[in-house]
Amino acid sequence: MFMTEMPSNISEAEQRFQWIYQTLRSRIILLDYQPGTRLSEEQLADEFKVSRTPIRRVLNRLEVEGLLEIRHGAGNFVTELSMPELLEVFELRMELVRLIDVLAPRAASANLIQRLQNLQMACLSITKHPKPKRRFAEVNVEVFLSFMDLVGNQPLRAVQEQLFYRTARMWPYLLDEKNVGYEAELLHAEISEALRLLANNDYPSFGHLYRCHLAMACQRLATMQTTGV
Amino acid sequence: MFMTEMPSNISEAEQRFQWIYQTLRSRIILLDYQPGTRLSEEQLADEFKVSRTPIRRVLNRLEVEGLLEIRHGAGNFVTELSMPELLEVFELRMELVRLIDVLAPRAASANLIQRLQNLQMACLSITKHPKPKRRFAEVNVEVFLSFMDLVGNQPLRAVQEQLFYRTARMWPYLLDEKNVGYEAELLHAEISEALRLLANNDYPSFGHLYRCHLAMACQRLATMQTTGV
DNA sequence: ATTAATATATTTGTATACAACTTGAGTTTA
DNA sequence: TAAACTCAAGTTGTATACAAATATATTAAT
Repeated sequence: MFMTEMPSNISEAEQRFQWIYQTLRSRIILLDYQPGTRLSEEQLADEFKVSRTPIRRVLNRLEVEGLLEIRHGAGNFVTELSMPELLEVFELRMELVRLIDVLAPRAASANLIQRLQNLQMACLSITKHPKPKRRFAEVNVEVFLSFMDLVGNQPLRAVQEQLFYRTARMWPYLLDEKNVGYEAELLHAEISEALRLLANNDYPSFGHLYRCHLAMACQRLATMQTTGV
Repeated sequence: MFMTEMPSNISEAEQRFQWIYQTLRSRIILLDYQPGTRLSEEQLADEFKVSRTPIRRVLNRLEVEGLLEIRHGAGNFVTELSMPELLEVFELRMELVRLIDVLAPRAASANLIQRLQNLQMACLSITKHPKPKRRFAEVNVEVFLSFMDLVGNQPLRAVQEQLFYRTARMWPYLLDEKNVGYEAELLHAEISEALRLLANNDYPSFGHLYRCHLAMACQRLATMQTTGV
């Protein structure tokens, strides 16, 4: 469930926090919690077998990251997708990908290549999945996180991840059920191209490729907007 | 104390949070709390006349932003300035300023011009201040926040602010007492140049100017490193 | 019937007691 | 003497009762 590797040196409390945090975040960006859903602290406390206190720490973090709106006395609500905000974030992300080859790009490890190849395979079976849209979103997240391996500048990686999680919901939200197959093929092709470019250490072209990917997503947003969401 | 303007529609709890948060943050970046200082939750709770609960929310936020390290059973410690980390952040910031004129730059308002002129005046009296280094850092923060008015892309502004607060401490930390006057004059000159460029809506040059400012800061870091900190 | 006011229930925010953990001084032991 | 152990004091993490705020249902007035 997109669990980021953590140093083994962290406390049990921190592990528990990370577990709950990453679980809730993935539920939000995969639309297990639809926008507008109210997350009850008491229910979550029951589910994770803890008190409200550690739950509230997680919810506060999700609020800072723009995925949750906490309203005193009313509830904790999953934020709606705001078209202007999404476009702003995409605009920024399109500029940031350029920096991958400017700021300390890291060579593609054998591990990364392997992961990307596995994800390519995963692309082919997305349509056969019981929940294709959700599965596509899931693979999309994994692909993004894999690509982040190339970013050597740590603050840049942190920023890109945060921005990504703010837009990740658009895929399962806007994608039409009958287009998932097409999108999956497209993602497969993009990974192919990325693998080719990374084999040549051609980071500028890789940045360009990713930029095109984001531009298309952006365009998709604009057309979806006119058709009404 | 660098209080960002807030919508008037926020709850009393949120106002209290912002007050404590911004107060502690400014104490850290102005070195009222030196790196390594332990912040006792109980003491802070006493000072702000609240219980530990709201204090802990603030401390958690400061930890996420890299200004604090929370250690269970040990204490909450102001983070040390890490040279490699600072350099990474500066590298990134140097690229991000370029985006000011790419992503929806906003025209300089009369208000902004006025603020910058006031800050120029402030530069001239920094050396006469009882704590010149602290005063320089204070003015430097205000200048930065003023410049951020030009950034139309909201996520970009948020990112730049966060990165700024991660590096802001270097000024009062590394600056030599006898160099404050020189630095203040430099800042004064930079504001002059910025005002000139903004009057012509020359955002590319403004970006270049700010980039040079960051590059110099970066260089300063490198030399300080060799002389030992 | 509609609307405004009120009361009640529900939910998040805060205060506080206690648990888990760290630290350092003091003691013991090799 | 030095290293390992023990324990006590102090700090953050958690659970929980209560306060503050909100939403909903009820009632009364028009």
